[in-house]
Amino acid sequence: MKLELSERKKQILKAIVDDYIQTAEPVGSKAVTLRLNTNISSATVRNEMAELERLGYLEQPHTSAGRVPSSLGYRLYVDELMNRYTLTRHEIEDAVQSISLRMGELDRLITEAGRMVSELTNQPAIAVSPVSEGEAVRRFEVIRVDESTVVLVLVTTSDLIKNRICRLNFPLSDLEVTAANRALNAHFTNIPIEELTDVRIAQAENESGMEISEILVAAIDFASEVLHLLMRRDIYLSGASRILNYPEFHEPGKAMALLECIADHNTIDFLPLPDERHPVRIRIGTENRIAPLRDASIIMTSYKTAKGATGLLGVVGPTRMDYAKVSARLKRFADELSDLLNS
Amino acid sequence: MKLELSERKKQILKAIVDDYIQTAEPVGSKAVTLRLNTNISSATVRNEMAELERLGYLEQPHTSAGRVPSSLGYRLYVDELMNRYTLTRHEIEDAVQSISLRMGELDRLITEAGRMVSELTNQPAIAVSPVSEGEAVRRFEVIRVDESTVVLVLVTTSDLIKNRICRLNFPLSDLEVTAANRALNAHFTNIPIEELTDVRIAQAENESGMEISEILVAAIDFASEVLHLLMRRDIYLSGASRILNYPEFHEPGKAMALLECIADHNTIDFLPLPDERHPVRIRIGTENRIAPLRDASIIMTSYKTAKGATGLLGVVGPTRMDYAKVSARLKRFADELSDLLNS
DNA sequence: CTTTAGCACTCAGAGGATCAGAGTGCTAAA
DNA sequence: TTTAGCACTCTGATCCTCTGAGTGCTAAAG
Repeated sequence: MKLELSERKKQILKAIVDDYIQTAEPVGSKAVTLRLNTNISSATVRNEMAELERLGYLEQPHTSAGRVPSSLGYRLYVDELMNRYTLTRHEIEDAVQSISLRMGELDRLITEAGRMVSELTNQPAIAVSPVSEGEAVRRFEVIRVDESTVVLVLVTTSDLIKNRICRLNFPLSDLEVTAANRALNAHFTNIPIEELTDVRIAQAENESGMEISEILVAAIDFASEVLHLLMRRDIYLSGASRILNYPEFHEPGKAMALLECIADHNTIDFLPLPDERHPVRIRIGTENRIAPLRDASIIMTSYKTAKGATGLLGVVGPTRMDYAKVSARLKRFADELSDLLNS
Repeated sequence: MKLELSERKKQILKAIVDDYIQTAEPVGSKAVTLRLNTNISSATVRNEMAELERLGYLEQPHTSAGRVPSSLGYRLYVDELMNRYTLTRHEIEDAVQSISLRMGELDRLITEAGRMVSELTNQPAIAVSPVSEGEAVRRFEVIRVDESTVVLVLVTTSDLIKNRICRLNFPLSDLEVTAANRALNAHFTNIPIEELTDVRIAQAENESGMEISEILVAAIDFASEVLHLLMRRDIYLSGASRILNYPEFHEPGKAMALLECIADHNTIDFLPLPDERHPVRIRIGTENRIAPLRDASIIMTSYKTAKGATGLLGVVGPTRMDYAKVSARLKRFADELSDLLNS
């Protein structure tokens, strides 16, 4: 059904997208002939452009304005036409350098990575914390800070560390803390979240004595909450205000709508998720189901932590985005991050 | 030198500010007479307004436009004139309710509080983590997660919990971990940051054996880094995009400039810091030293944690801000937060 | 059949010109 | 001291015009 476009049409489309990305103004036939410095005349280009519009790759804001790429046009562009952007030597290095200082704090690193991607691409960035399948608690620790307050620390299988202060209704001895520690690590480590049941708790209580049951229950509650939270995969948005760099979002409500829409969604369902076959996923304009994202594009990619968990990094920007540059930088940053985390 | 304004002038000024806050349009003499429903004529008001302008409380965008309050005008307004805003029953409660769920995680709570203030006031919010004077480490904990990696956890005197993963160059036995734990807690707790010196480290090594020195050094380094970081008092900005609600920031560069300016400053020096005598500090327009803040106002207040540390919460907004409502809500939220943290 | 030159046509946006209305300051009377 | 009245100022809205970029179509050229 769908005919392959002629090579010339593709070149013209490419020229239009390239030009539009640069100028943010509708592109006319003249501009195209200049950009393609082949000896083709503007009239010919006009004919081709009319054709491209009929096929849905271009749109015309009004008669006698130039053409603007449609989502379909961008799609063809990113899939087939765009130049590979070659990174200059130090473009990413500095960022990765500085993030390596953060290595010890995986949680912090997530948001920090977002910040850097935002800076690197000059667009708002999206970061999603790394999670592996079947996340579990690897290690519990109960730390007594004073008479009747303890800190619960748990380390998950993907090296995320979470903690919480618990104030108890009664004082606790060092011995009891040790007992709680032992019980927790004996019975509740490396168990997937679904299996943290009451049965197990009862069993642990039997073995370790009832006194510590309050801590146990608190710890298990906490653990299951944390694990659930991890499963939910919070979305962090960094550098939101950079969206204002782009004239297409200068209209009052527009930027707000976009940003709120991303901040409010607390599932990752609306993001284009990368997989093995598509390490960088791009969702363009109207390809987004959610209304306020209709004139924005999202690029997402992933990185892996030492434990094999997969984190997501991406950017949001105007549909007219420098896909080549942005996706190259994003991908490279994510790759460097993976390397760093796995070395 | 500075003459006290007549009561009538004050009422007129108040009417102008009230009106301008609502409408964002320069206020004319007519509007003032309507607002003050006393039987004063617009001509009289005009005379008074001319006077107020001469005294620096009002400004005129151009002849034959109404007047707009100057920073000085707002200053008088917030110091003397504005109505106390009375909070309705449930305005704050819901927010506090939901934040109480977060109680266990002080770090998280900080940014969460910022989010809520932003929502409550519909303006960008500033949150600064609580710090008490002479912050120190109250408790260390070394958690072994596998052969040669440990997690260092430290609890500071103001209940902040920080952690970091350390990968060592050699395997570590449980015994050594216990020894490190003991040594850290014996020698390095409750010691103000400045005194975490090499001497102490050497001393601890002597007593505990050299094998664990690597952990000790890492822990101490980490501790001093964390304490320094705490001292630096990071500034968290939430709900940045809400600034776009205000037409005065619709001009392209303006919102960006403001937000960047706040995000970039990593000291709290530029914020109006509350103290005992001024629990809510307001800095208005040109009172801000920093250029991009010149047509914005900042309101800051503080809350106290259970450990007596002081956290900051505040908002940024247009100079034309509903000072009464915003500061009431902010203050109330901070107070509720204090109560919650201290109960 | 494809390309191109030429031309008439369209339309948005820039640049005036006009005008109403809001608001002022001043003067003179109350 | 207050106020009514009035002349004056200035912005912002509205309307018009006009330019120029860009188009589609036609007919000739390749």
